Amino acid sequence: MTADTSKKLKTAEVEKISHIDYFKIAISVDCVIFGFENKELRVLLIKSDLEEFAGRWSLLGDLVKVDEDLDSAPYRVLRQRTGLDDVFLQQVGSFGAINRHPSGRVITTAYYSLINIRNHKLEITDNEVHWHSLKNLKDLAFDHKKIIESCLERLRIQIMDEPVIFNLLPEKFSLRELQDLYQAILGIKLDRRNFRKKIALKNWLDDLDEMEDDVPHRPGKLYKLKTGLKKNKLDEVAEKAK
Amino acid sequence: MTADTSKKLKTAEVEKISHIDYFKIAISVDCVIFGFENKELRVLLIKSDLEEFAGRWSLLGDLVKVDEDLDSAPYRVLRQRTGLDDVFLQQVGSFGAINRHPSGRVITTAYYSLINIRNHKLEITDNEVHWHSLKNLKDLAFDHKKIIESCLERLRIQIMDEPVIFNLLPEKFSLRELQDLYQAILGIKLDRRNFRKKIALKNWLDDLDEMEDDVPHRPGKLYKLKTGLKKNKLDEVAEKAK
DNA sequence: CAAGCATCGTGTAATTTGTACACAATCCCT
DNA sequence: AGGGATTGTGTACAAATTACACGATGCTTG
Repeated sequence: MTADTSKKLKTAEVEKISHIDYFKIAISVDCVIFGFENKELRVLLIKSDLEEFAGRWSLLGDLVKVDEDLDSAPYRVLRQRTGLDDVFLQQVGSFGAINRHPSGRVITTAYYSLINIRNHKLEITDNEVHWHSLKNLKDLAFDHKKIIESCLERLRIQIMDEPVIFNLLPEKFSLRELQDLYQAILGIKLDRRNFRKKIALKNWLDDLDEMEDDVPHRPGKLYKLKTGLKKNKLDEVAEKAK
Repeated sequence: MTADTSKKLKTAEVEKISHIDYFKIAISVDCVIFGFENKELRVLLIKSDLEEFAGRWSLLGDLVKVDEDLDSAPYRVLRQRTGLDDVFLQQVGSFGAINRHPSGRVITTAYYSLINIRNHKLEITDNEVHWHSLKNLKDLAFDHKKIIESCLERLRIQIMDEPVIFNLLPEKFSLRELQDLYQAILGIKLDRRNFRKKIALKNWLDDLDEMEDDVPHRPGKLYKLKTGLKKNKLDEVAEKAK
């Protein structure tokens, strides 16, 4: 048997459940939006306006609409709340402990996203929003700390094989910036020579024959992501559509 | 802002939505239960009893109850439908295309599970159930083919680092059986000597100093999973609880 | 304008890991 | 007794990972 509403009416053990009980659970999406600034990984948080969570920070999220795909909902949330479009978004997992939401039963599906803090200026529509360092995440609303940790774990895995990390960098970047970013995400130091060798091996980058010009030390060469490499899901979808 | 019901009432763009609209989406779980028999990976399917899917196979699933954790629901489903308890269950992802369910809006969260077909005799409560080979999965109900593929993909990754695969084998097994199982899951042939070397390196197994006695050829040594290694999530949870 | 600072750019040797590959021994079956 | 299927075992080569140092460059400061 599969999960469905009509079948439900027939099974013995649930016969006393009335139709309205199928719809006592609301479903939402939450977006874990990572950014990178000042050699630190950040996450975009918003002040919760639930009384239960007064003054505490939470993820951007919303209920899923009845006429939108689950995987479309986080794109809408991001567009509505920040003006961002054309971003990388990846489903990470669903969180549905009974009491995770203080004012009702809400199951949420978490997505993570990577955006370049400088390039995308956020058009915040309401509430107080803040790029929060990942180091001191205290007192988040709901189970949002756990959700962020799950997303970070996924991110760490994903940056090893897929060129998603470039969503966090400007078009042109130096290898130092790239290494700083890897280090911020992984939380460890990397050997510079080995790092450069590994990146070279992946063949993701084009050498731009340009130099940094805004650093207080010897400038490094600038690179960009090879054209044709999909750095986000939209590109992938577009490719499949061909 | 976060996903919640009370906030929803305040935002401009959704002001015309009445309270009942929050609960127009039902949420289910579906279990992809893998087994291993005859050198083939199998998945447990049940005849759908939706008219729309007459005669087609589907996963075991059910709606999530309002008073149960999302991650508990698949354990309940498995217990109720097959009598199975104490199994490995892992959340893989959520599927929520608008029209995935013909008789209503249902978002489902998929879990995969690994069980030993011989050890666990299923106590099927209703409907027709079948261990289906993964090779000819045609005409499944809903988006269940896609769900199974996602779960298989996850399984393939997970067996490389974690000793979950032993859920599919009897207590005592030979290296040949183990290799056959890896091959069935990965869909490729492995070199015997290299395979044995790799397994030895993982240090998962205890040599039992016993031999197979039911094979029509030279018998191999029997091994078992080292005691103390967690082959399923229950063990992990138990460990954390300490 | 010299000294100091931070970073750039680069290669090699040692170790570990992955891959390809063959043969004699054992047990069952007939 | 012979054929069939499988066991158990090691080595050589290739590839990937790790550890590690020095001279050059551009900016800053005093």
